[in-house]
Amino acid sequence: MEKADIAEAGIAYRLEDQVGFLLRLASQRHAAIFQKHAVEGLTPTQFSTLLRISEVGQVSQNQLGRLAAMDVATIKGVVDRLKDKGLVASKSDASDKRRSIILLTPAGTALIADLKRSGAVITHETLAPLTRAEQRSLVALLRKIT
Amino acid sequence: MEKADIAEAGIAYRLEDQVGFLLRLASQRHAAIFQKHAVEGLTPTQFSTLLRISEVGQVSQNQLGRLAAMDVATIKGVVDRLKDKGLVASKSDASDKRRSIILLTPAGTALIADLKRSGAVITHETLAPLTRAEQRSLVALLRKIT
DNA sequence: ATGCGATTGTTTGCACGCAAACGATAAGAG
DNA sequence: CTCTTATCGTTTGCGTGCAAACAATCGCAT
Repeated sequence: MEKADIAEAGIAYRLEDQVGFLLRLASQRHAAIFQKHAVEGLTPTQFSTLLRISEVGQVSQNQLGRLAAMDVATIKGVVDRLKDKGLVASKSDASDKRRSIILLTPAGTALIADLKRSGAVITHETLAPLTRAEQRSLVALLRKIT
Repeated sequence: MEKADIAEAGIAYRLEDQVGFLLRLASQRHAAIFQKHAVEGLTPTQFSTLLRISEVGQVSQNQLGRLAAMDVATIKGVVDRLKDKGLVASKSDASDKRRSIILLTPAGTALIADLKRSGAVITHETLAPLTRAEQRSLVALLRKIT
């Protein structure tokens, strides 16, 4: 009978219970916190991109996009804006004319330590409503659905 | 000594451990799943907007934006596109000339049941890597950081 | 050697998402 | 009644985010 009720009255579907909606809300809050603490006015994607380059030293643009979880079209725009800010540079790969190698400029390199510091603050503030155990749990769960 | 090591070697900061990065990844996967099951090519925001209207019947555009967690500029675009698709309509509020009231068209109303069904499928598939308990846990944690 | 499929990067088009500035209207204080 | 403040909707500008189509180059199989 309950099943029939649900079918007739319409499925009990509450937006605020759906992961997709909650993910959007959580991302919004995180973005706001990020912006508050952002170094040099960097966006979250620009931030991730810089960190990835610093991890690997040199990368082709497409490979960088994969490392930072960005579309080819998206990573291009991000890299272009980082170039405009003078934080990254590119050179052509001698052994593969298709590739353009992306690397940090001295200014970009000088920023990395700061970025990590503010990144830690941002993560901390985003997770502030949770206990330590909950924080670990959330991270683990998010990782699982990725 | 460990603290000093960390300070000297640079803070141990792994992108894949940061909530912000994980939220982006999870959102990406959810978006892909959403698109696969999307009714009428609706986007997640359009979907949420339609559901909110169906919950309240009639709303001013700004109020609708608040209900669906969207910026004034964003909700305008979403509503415009839903109008183009013939799913919502607007009329002016007699008692307040600033307001424009948004409501579902018959076509929009006819879609709601379908939307809820596919919404349930999308949520289910997004959470598939988790056990029931983990799913409840994730939703609860996301709600807390919102 | 060539020729075909895969990869690299670019461009276009559409859809959020937010800040900031704007004109119109409403509502409350004096 | 009028002045100030708040709210409503619009527009612009910038930054993701993804699909699709494209030219250039690579690399491998034949």
